[in-house]
Amino acid sequence: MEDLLSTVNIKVNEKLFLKNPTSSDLGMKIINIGIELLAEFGFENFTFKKLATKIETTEASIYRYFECKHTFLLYLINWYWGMIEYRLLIETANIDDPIRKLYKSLHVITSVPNPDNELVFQWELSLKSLVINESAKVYRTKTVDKENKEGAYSVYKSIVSRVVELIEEINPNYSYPAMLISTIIESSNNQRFFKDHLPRLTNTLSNEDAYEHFALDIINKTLQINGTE
Amino acid sequence: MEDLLSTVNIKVNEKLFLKNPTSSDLGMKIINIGIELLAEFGFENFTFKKLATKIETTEASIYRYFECKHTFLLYLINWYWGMIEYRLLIETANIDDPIRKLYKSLHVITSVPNPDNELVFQWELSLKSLVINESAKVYRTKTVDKENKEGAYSVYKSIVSRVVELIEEINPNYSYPAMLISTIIESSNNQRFFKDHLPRLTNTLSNEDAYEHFALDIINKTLQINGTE
DNA sequence: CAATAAGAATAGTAATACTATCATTTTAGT
DNA sequence: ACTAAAATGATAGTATTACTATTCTTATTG
Repeated sequence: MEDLLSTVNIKVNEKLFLKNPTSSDLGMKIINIGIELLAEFGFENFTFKKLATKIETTEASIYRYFECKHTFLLYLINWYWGMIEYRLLIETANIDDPIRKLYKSLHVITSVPNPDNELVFQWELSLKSLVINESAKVYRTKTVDKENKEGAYSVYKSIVSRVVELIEEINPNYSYPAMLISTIIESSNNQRFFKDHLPRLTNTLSNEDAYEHFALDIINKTLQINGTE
Repeated sequence: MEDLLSTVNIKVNEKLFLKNPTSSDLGMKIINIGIELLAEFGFENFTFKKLATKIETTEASIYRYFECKHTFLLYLINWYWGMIEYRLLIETANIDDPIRKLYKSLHVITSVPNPDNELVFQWELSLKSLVINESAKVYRTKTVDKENKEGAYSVYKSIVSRVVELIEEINPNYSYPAMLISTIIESSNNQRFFKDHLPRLTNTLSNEDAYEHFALDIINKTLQINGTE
């Protein structure tokens, strides 16, 4: 039970758990198997009861870690964004050219892990599919404002801000950098969902990642970057 | 109880109701008050019990019209898209220039009704806010494929197709027309949500509709339309 | 080795998401 | 105006969900 933790120790907002799940074996099981079950059943059909049965513990024990399944999902998605931010930092650290830095950032943020890559774990695929399928539900609730005040979306906002800064460096005259980048991020999940379930709402290329091409094209043209890459 | 119906008789996929709600007074009450309550409580806190109490009927009676609250929401969102498609038809009927037609279409699809306009009903505002806040939840479920087969998303897809055709007329070389338009539509809801709850993820202009400007700019640049309008 | 924290086992509650039954009222066709 | 059928109301009941509470047992740590 070290897959998740061993990758890197991602810090998640403390308001999102009652007891830190990374601090115990049971906690790690909750996370690891929780990701699987959420991906399998979908958020609305996922219950702590099912999770408890699967990992042979009790509902009560899970409730010691997480308040409810909504904050559990929020925790996982925060963990995901924490990981992305970390990757963003290391993978763009040695790039000076803001344009290349932007391209790399977009790739880190919007690409999907390749299941054929040996270095990609199952949980990474499940977590990504969780983010694609469920993340839009997490912030569209009557509790957003409260959660936002408690910092539940600060990692996401921080990632957006980083890319906004790059955009401002590349084209200081562009008026909607945050809109542009949050559109690209959200749409990445949307379009990948559409591809699997409502294909008429999207376009696909034979073997390439159509979404990344699409996004890059929008970015280049919108920010008037003269198409290198 | 004629606001909704009187505007125009929108046909909604018959799989989305058990008994046509537009066929009776009770049915219309369910829709009208249902929209209000969904907007007020949000989807997860909305129950048929609450709705039944409010309109002084019983849960059982509501269940005669709709299978569950999920299909009820799906019904309302379909009703919304049906209305948009109708407006799209009449408001672009006399426009020949495909570019102007595209602009008009985007406006019809992404704009929000103005509360200060006397011709705008309360239900229109509530319905739009419902679409903004809840519509992403409706198709991101394990039941999408089944619903899609039954035609639950055909109006939405038809609207996208209409605009895709315009784009293909304007720039036949562009590879991602469906992606582009579905991105613009989904992002419209997202960004309007962000504006109210997560403002750091978006940009606002003083008194204009920033989103429409943003979308038009992307469309113009992406499709290489030389900026008139 | 004692204190304490973590987890297991069990039970219980209020709300939700329905289904079923039957009585009553409304409506529509003759 | 009369009758059959449809629509609604009233009431009850069930399985599941989303928790909370209590007590007991097992690990852990200082």
